[in-house]
Amino acid sequence: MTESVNLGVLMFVAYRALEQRAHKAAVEAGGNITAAQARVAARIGPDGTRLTDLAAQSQVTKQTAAHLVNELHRAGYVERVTDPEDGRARLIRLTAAAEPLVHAANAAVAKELAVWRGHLGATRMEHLQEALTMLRDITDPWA
Amino acid sequence: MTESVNLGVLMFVAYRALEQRAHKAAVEAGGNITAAQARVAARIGPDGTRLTDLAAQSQVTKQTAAHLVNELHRAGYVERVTDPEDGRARLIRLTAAAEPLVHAANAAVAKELAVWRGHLGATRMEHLQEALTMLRDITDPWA
DNA sequence: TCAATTAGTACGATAATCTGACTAATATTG
DNA sequence: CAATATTAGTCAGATTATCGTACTAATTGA
Repeated sequence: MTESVNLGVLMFVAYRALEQRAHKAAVEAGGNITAAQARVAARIGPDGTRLTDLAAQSQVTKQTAAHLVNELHRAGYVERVTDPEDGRARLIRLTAAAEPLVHAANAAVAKELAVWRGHLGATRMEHLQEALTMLRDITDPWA
Repeated sequence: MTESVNLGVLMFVAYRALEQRAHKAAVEAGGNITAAQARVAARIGPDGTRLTDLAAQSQVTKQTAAHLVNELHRAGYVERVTDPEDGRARLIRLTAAAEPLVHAANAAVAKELAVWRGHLGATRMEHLQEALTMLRDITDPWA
């Protein structure tokens, strides 16, 4: 597992850098939220997202996702509404209380990405985005 | 936290794809090892690595790293030898028992990366490596 | 030498995560 | 259309991962 992880380690480092900054910003904005909760919350779409989809995108089991969503709910950051298209399902949506956190996290990520762009140059940055987007086709069990 | 994570989500997906394949291969090779344990084990250098360094590279606290190393030790995959350069420190090294797992994980990662290269083309793959390597300068608190 | 730093451990508390088993709603299909 | 299979989510229980605080021992530095 040693040297071969190379690319994996590189992605791990970059990914964590982004995630940590987003989480830190959310906490500093007064958010009572853990990293794992934030990771799930970040996948909630503007019109709400089903639990199963959140689980798939976060790459955890439904039970884990449900647990994290429960805590987000207890903290007041999400609500559950019945899915009009499927009586079994419920859409999880961010509440108004989550807005400041989302805003802070977004700003922190944007700021960090600007630093990246400054370091890499616009061209490399675009290439990075392009390569990762293409990779998604073959690595994302969800999209 | 929604749309801005974009690049972060992309890296998350690709990173997890690699990590999961490595872990899966290690388990299928008979390894009694969890994902978190494997993540730490993957950072152990050929001549052994100090606990503090493992913690920094895995981005967890010393206590967490120590806990995972303890379990790896209990399973027989690592040993601790005193660091000749520092009486306080001990080097954590992989044992012979870990070798089949390392081999299997390496092979799985190499295979996956070959798929990536096939999908992206050699040039994009190199650009990806280059960009991530450069990013490390500004995102890795360790290296 | 003695204070400050550094490597690691001990203990206890949470948080995250999984497996297995279950209910209810929806789809499929003969 | 009724029986069956699938899908969304929940419940319960166990294990693992992770952190904070506090500590010991070795090293460094003034």
